[in-house]
Amino acid sequence: MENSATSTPPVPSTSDRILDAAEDIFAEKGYSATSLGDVADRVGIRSPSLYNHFKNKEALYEAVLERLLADFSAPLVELEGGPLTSERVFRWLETIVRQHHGNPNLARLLQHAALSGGPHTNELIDRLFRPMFESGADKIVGEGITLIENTGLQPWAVMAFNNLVMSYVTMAPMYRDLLGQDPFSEEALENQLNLIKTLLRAVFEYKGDTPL
Amino acid sequence: MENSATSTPPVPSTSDRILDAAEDIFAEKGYSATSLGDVADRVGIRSPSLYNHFKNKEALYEAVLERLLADFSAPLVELEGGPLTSERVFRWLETIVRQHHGNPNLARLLQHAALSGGPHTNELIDRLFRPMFESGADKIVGEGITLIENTGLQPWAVMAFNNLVMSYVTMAPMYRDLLGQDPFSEEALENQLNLIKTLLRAVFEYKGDTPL
DNA sequence: TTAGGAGGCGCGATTATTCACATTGCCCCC
DNA sequence: GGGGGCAATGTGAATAATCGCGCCTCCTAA
Repeated sequence: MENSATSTPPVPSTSDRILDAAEDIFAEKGYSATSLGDVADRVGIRSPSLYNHFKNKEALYEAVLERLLADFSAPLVELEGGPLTSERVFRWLETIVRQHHGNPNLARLLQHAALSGGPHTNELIDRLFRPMFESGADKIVGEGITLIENTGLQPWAVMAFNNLVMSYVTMAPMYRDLLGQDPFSEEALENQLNLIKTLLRAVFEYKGDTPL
Repeated sequence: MENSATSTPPVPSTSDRILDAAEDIFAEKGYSATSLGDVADRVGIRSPSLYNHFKNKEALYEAVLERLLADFSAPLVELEGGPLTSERVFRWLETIVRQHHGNPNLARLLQHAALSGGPHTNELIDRLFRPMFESGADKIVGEGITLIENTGLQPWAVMAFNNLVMSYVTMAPMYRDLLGQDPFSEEALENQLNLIKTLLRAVFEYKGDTPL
């Protein structure tokens, strides 16, 4: 019984292996440039066999998306309730940095969608970002954060920090080339976290009076 | 002589019209997902006619890249010489914001290259960003910018501001959806400039002592 | 008249998708 | 316990569409 159903299954199902392979290749090449032959090759089967598990290419893509969105939204719901203090903003940023560092595929998929403007774009945007702006507590209160309150730039600022995190992983080759370091190493993660936190702290402490 | 060669030609050559069309489509779909039929359709010719002007798809892509890189590097060389004061950094940022706002295609092309990691990636990175880090004057001096000098985060900070600018145009549909405004309008440009300048000012004025 | 540039035709490769078929494991009933 | 379905999952072959690209012809402007 050492291999019974009670232990974590060490052998993922074929469907899961297809999802894993498709996620990587969709994230790398985008939807239309991804061939089902490539996906099947990585799994180790022939491409017609994919149709035993997914209706067609589109359904496979949506299954990949669904799994990614579920994985990423889970740790974020815990941050939703309560007032939006600066400490909560710090924790929110640290969470998404670590999430995208752990699996860059969602950011890459979203970037492909935003570039090509396909039919998946709006759904992705809605499910990832709409909650951030409609959860009722989108205004940061107190903390003397004049920069954002006064200039009406708050949504822009939220998007900016988001883009900062996501562009780090979508531009990973750039970091690798220019800084000569694996952008996904622990050390690089610490550097990125330090920079973003410092930026955020600077924003919080800035008593901006001349926004131009 | 109203249509002579001395005045700006109101009728662009076929080659230029091919370049224009190819630039837009390459920027939208990336290299491999772009079909020469789409390019030819937008120009109004048949795809074999493209070969009267460009050797093959690869050569067309490189010509598009060449023209874009020339356009973008021209206004930046004037900023290269001299000490890197905060005022120069401000002008550099404003320049690239306006450049990418005026033509988002270079950022989109670079983003596609970074995502897919094709053979064009390294060349693009080298020609766009290497000068920023190797022009000898990459260290910002004076101005009490402790954040960057102390923590060794300067290259990361430069990349961060660059990504901020570029991700704004590569993520344009997101801005359009979430903020309900044309991201390329004059008003949106002003908002983005204000935010980035405020961020930069906050960084310059921040006397960070606890970088964690 | 001549040369550049556009179009028509078509080849070979690749793609998503379908279909007929082989194999496997499992359940049920005799 | 053995055998007969049966669903699940794999395969190769076939199809229709699309792609990059070469060849050849025709038109037209200088």
